Amino acid sequence: MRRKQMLVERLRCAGYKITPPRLAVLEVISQEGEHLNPNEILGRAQTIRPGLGRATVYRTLEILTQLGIVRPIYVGESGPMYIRAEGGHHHLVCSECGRIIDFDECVAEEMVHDLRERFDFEITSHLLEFYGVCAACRKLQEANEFKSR
Amino acid sequence: MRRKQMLVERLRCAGYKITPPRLAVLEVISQEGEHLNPNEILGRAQTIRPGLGRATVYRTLEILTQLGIVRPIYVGESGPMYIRAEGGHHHLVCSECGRIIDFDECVAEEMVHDLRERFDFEITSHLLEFYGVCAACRKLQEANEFKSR
DNA sequence: CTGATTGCAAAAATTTTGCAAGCCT
DNA sequence: AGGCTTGCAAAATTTTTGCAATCAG
Repeated sequence: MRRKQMLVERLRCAGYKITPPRLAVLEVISQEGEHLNPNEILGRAQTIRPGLGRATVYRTLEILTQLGIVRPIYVGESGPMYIRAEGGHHHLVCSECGRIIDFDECVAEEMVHDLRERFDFEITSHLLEFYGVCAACRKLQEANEFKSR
Repeated sequence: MRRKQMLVERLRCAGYKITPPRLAVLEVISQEGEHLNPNEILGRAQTIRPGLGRATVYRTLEILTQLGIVRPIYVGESGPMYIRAEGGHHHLVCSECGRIIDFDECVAEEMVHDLRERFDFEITSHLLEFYGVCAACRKLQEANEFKSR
């Protein structure tokens, strides 16, 4: 995949060695549209490279985060999930059931230039999350209110 | 503080009992403009209510997250930090040094109505984070590049 | 009163670290 | 060859859970 090759380059340029364990993690990261936690990343990367150690995944994720390639987010209850940092991520998160809906349109881009001016900040990506209650959970809530009367 | 009273009400309305431990946590949450991790919340809440247990903080944070009062975010390396969920949060996060800059203006509000229409999602708050490199870290990077030539 | 809540201690889960062996470059 | 990387196992941290005692309503 082209995307993976670009990531490999970024690692290499930053002075890191390109090793099979790192390639396995990169493969997983670059393939997934989903959000994965470290444990899931380990599992999937192990199908590519059996014997891959958990510590290596953490160490690689740290590097990738440092380089701005991935980024941990919190969503719902569970622990951290890693997403590709490039570009933007846009989620609707239901605070009741934890469901995540992705959407594309985003007005954040408009702000990048202004923020760069004001704060002298070189922006490479963004995350926009809306929190609220999804339709299904609202129905449940209404049902419960009704019941409790 | 007025803010705290509102939170107390929301807890009460949701059917939770108002107890000293919960009040202590609410006090900390409502006072802080900062982002706090569970451990810091415990520490501060214990100055209000010595003997407060760590588990209670976690349990309370879970409730508050559920109610959409606070929300965990990941920023920089460390673990989760809790912020008030109400309204919006807007951060610039430096991926090099982890520095966080808050800013106010936000175009996200414009999207709320549209998203509600499209996904039937009742939006209560949002988080907008821009990731990049701050001025100081860029200077450092340039210096290092220069050195390595 | 009565069930929700608490603190504690133990258990789980998650993350980090030390280190000898192995692998990129 | 030399130093960065790795996997492992142990350590450290963070979070969850079981339970008897306590407390809010």
